[in-house]
Amino acid sequence: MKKTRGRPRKFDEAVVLQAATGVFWQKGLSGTSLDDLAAAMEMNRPSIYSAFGDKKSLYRQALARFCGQMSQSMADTMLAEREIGKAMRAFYHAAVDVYTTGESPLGCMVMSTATCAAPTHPEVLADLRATLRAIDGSFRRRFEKAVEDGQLEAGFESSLRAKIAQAILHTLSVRARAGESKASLNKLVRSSVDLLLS
Amino acid sequence: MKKTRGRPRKFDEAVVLQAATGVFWQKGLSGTSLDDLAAAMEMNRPSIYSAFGDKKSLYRQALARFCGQMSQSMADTMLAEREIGKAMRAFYHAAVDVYTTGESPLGCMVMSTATCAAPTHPEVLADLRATLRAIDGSFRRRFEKAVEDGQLEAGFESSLRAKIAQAILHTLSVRARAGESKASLNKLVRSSVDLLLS
DNA sequence: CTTTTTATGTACCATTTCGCATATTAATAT
DNA sequence: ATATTAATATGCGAAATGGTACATAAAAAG
Repeated sequence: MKKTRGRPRKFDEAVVLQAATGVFWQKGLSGTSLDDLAAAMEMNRPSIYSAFGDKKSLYRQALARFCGQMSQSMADTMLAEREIGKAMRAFYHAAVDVYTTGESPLGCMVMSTATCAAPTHPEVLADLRATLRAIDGSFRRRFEKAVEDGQLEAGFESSLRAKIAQAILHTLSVRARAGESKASLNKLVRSSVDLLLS
Repeated sequence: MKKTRGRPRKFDEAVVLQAATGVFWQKGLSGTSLDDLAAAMEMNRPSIYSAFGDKKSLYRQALARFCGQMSQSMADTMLAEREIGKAMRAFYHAAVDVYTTGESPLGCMVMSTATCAAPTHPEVLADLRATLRAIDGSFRRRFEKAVEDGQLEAGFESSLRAKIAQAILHTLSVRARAGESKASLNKLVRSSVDLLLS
């Protein structure tokens, strides 16, 4: 552990990145100003700039952090449970929790903000594609495992079932942001899993 | 038809609203400037202001126009066809066409832009809720008809099946905006309809 | 103690943005 | 022709925005 030479940082990178995430999650990339960020992060603009680069770069780092946490949760909830139905419900319920927590429900950050920014920001478009792809892959692998375990018929292609599984995630995000109740969303989860695994 | 008294309008309201729609669809509400709009609509800002009100008001009118066209298409394609499977496919394929046309594919305007703006613009949030509700209702009624026609088992609640049907629409929008090919989306449509009606 | 290094904080600048005030143009009504 | 009405066009101005220069502060290294 080398001693750092200059003046020590006043902020915790994880903490301020979380704060930035909160603002971007609510207002989107173009809807967020540097003043908004500076206030939420309790930093001056030059410090933000030197630590994270420009606004778009900070946004992408916040997005990456969000995606990292989501994929972690995905791994934890879905791979832990052996029974596919329980696994799916556990994951979706966890997602609903994330989508509806906070003062006002905001849905999924990627769905709600990156999708909007994608056409005008090629890097964000790339981030969006990568996320969709990663989630498709995670679902697909889980379904393939379920097929191997004899819990799912092999007739329906796992990669397509995975895309439909992600569709449920997408609608949960939109509906959460539109203010649908947690109870209503969880009800949708249960019936979706029933249909998805039928 | 009373002759209008003052200087005649230089623009066709439907045409310039379509132009505004195009810009908002791509850039979102906060990402679009009045200069962007003025350029696309070939109008000066004061004319825009007097004809449509402020930026948010114009956005909501553009959104309403988009929703009106979509629900028209929904009625046309879905209610016309008697067989539920064909009806669903026809509707989704029409949606995919809308989502992927233009220079770059933009998905659904509501999904891609209103969802982002909703938390900071209560009126847009209300528009979003109304749209979700309307689409849920259309699907539900169509499914109820299919149940009556003996094309669908009554065991699965139509209102829940409707929400899952809209989930497919949501994922098509996101994936279109992320650049997935029309062929890939239409493949997803076919398997989704199979699963949805199973 | 002085130098070096790194972060902070104040202040600033160029540009963009929104909205409007004002003048002008083009039509009808009298 | 003149008045009236309603739109267009120019351009202003206050505020917000993204980004940075510069001076200051706080630590380690010599």
